[in-house]
Amino acid sequence: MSLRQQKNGKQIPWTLAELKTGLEHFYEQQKRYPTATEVDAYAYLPSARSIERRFGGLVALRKQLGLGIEHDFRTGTHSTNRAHLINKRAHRVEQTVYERLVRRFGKEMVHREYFFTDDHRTRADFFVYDEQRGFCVDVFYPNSLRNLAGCLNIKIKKYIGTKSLLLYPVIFLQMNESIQQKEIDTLVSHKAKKLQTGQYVMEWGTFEVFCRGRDPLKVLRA
DNA sequence: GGTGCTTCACATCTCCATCG
DNA sequence: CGATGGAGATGTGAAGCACC
Repeated sequence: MSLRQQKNGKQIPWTLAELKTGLEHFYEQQKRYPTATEVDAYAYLPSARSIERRFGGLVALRKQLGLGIEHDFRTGTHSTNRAHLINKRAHRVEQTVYERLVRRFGKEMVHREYFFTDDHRTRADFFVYDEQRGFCVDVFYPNSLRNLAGCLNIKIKKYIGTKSLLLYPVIFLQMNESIQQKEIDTLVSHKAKKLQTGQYVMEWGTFEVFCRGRDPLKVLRA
């Protein structure tokens, strides 16, 4: 994603000073230094992979430049803050989805922490009983499209070997409003790891349409 | 109260297909 | 044929749960 000029079709090697300038430029705008994913998306820096090859990685580069911050964002304070954010957000987002599902399908029909394997170890966020065969919902909130792919791989792995797939749809519901269904579909269609039959990745708008097509179960009361 | 196990999502490392 | 970047693999920390 680099805007850098090429000379005679050849890439001019980035210098340490240029990288420092690029990082500081990012810092001025964001008040923090970029992660690998953000470096990839940033026009004034080479890709994280290029930094890996030429400078031994982002961690090594930060160390070399002496930016006065923690060098490795995978551990330490940065990681702690990230974990806190993830946990809080996951709780909030799951609660939101729960309330919306209950509003449409009724409290008795929305089961939380649904076990879909016999060993009772693996579970999904929700199972909803409806007039059809019901459906399963796994909610998540990735901070980027790149991360969405990562999350998806984890989920695909988790659901491998579960026999439930053909019995009802399994929906991976991503709740980041800035990620559009179109981007998701493109990513999913290009993935090496394919979704299994009956698995879908949706953003909220698409999921709402899906829900409208599912009729709430009518319970006969004596 | 402690221990082990799981989930959440993220940052980085690594592989390798593609491109000029 | 070397350089590039897309994307899977790996490991991290907080928190919830079962179990003792």
